Amino acid sequence: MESSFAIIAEPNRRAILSLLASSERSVGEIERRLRMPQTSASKHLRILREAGFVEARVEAQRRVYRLRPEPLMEVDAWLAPFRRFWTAHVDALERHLDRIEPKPAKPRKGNKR
Amino acid sequence: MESSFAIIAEPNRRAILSLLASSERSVGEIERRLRMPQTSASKHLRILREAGFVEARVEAQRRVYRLRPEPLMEVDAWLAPFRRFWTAHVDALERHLDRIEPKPAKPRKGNKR
DNA sequence: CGGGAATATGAACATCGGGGTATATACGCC
DNA sequence: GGCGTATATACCCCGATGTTCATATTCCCG
Repeated sequence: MESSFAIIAEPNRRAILSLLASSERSVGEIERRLRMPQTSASKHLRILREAGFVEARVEAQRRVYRLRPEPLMEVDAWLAPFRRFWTAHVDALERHLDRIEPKPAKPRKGNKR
Repeated sequence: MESSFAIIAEPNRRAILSLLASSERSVGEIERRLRMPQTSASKHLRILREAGFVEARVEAQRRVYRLRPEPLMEVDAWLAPFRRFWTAHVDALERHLDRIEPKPAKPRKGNKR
């Protein structure tokens, strides 16, 4: 409930966010597009709203939800230190592979033995 | 424990990852630096390992853990569509502030209009 | 004015994951 | 071989959270 990370741990909530990334939507639209029961959509939206991921505009009986960037920016910021790490990794791996066998090979993953 | 998002929802696990971002560590080091019970550290490391966030090198009785980039890259990739969203927001905010209090212009890349 | 759509909330229930304790396994050293 | 250190695992408990069902609220419209 606290951290932004916990919020986006829930798959349905990520789906809602991704949907809202393209454009704002009413609750009904969200239910239909994501094939999610109304009550479930409402609850997830509540959680997203209270965590600052979305905000609602009232439009007659509908609530139109739209994205708010701050919490995801926070996640992005946490990721920053790691980015440096993995770009270095990819570079090193590429150099390594080039040295071993100069062919356009694709990287293998965890190969333990 | 399916998704990478669920894995990093846990604060202790994020702490471990952040610690490993600076350099690899043995379990004992992790326990001490994070003031976390040994059994807890081991469990979280197991989860991180099985989810591909870390890998362990055996060194006598110690296991030295180091970061693996892939799962965090996946999170980063999920964030990508949203980034466009909030940079637009920041730009709007900047324009707004510029209007209120015009500051000496700073070099921007894409000069619009 | 009354009915029905759109959305929110509450209660009951099941599940899951983390913390703690106890214990097992592996290794190095004397 | 026996001990101490380092790490992993099994088990239990408990609280948090998601799902569903039932109901409340708000608003449009005929």
